[in-house]
Amino acid sequence: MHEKPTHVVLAVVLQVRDGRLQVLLWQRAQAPFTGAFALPGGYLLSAETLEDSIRRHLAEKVDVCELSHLEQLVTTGDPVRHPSEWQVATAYLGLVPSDLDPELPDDTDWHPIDELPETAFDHGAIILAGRERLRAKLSYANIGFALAPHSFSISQLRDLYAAALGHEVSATNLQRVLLRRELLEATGERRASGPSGGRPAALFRFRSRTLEITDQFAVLRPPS
Amino acid sequence: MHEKPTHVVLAVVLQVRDGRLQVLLWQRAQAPFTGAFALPGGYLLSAETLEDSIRRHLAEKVDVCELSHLEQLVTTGDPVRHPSEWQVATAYLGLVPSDLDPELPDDTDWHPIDELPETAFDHGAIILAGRERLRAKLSYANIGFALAPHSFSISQLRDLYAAALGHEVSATNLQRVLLRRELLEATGERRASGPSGGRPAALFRFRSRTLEITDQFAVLRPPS
DNA sequence: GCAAAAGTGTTGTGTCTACACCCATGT
DNA sequence: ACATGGGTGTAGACACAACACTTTTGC
Repeated sequence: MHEKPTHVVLAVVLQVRDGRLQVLLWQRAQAPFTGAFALPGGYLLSAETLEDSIRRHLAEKVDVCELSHLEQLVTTGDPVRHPSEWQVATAYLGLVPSDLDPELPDDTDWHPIDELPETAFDHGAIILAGRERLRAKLSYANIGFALAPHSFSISQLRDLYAAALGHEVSATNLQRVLLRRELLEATGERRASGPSGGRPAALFRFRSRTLEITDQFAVLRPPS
Repeated sequence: MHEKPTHVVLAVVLQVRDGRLQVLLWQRAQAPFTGAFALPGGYLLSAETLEDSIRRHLAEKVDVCELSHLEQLVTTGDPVRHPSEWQVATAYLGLVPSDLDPELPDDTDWHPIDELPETAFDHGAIILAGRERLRAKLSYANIGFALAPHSFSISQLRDLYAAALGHEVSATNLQRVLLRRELLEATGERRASGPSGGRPAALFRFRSRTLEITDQFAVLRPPS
């Protein structure tokens, strides 16, 4: 019988709040990294899959039903990542639609991802990896569904994309790209215009709310 | 103190041999899955990173210097994946250039990936995930360098891409795409024509032999 | 009428595929 | 000469960005 590592599951849970991409962190009360902020997660149990495990741990922070997407991100096993225990950590990326506001425990809160506090272990790098994964999939997949409410106007969706991508996005072109790819469909409803006037916005929904690759890495595709 | 899983590292090692994409497998002599074929790998030790660990295990099968690329693929922790032991497995994708022919142990050999024998555990699914990762990165990254010799003709490279992608590839367009993206450069040398004549082929090399993303998911890019 | 917000028309650019054509070598 | 394999020229299809313009509302 040989020594075994402890296996931990973590989640980078992202949501666009107040027009900014934010990540769910809790503040550690004990050593190591006392006072630093850490990703939610915990130990793996023997009867569960990795995905079941992170869902179970997240349920203590966020209602699991509010997670619109969950995918595996990376596994780190660097022996120096934890100062005392030999630990292997599998991190997931979770997304929450922008119209939800889950109840949170006292030690847990959202933090803008471009203004992170001091983070524990290697969690800072994992958070950045999660952001890059999200940004890439916004371009070649339909993952926008996981950031958006069920029904939304194009300019609302534009703001979500802009917050997640970190740069301005044109509503005109966003609409055309997503309609051309048949990701969006009109609900037929319209939103009343605001107090300052303006044409009422048509409402759209994502045609599918499960991950689908939509830009098939078009280069070098099979002959027709 | 609670129970811990055993952590295993595996590798999907791919190479184009005889014009086909092949994967390195060894045949199990003992239960479970006696006689079935399995991915190379083994237990993680406490002083090593995951990547160090898989390199160490692979060194028993293939000279590590012959691996032109190694990246993490997926971690599986389904409790039913192993019939008796509680195991978490982290799989890597490794690539070997087509001009190398490593010495192999007796129980280990290459198998065409589209004609797999019976595989142990969940290794069949992991192998397919590795193939898909390779196929995607051939389109948007320079990962072709890891399949090719240092110097090659365009038609040689075309055959490698065709084997990996599983469909015909046009040498004309492959050359143009890779030159436009500045992935290839001419070495200046030419290969003598064969016994049946033909114009001698110009030789090329990859400008970089480390992974670089070359097709920046062009959609929704930042305003200029 | 005027400002504000939403949505459409249109043009230009760049990338890719397909296919015709030209080039260099062996027999 | 002619077959063989390598390489280039060119035209068409498509997706995207940019920006001008039109539509629909509140005041």
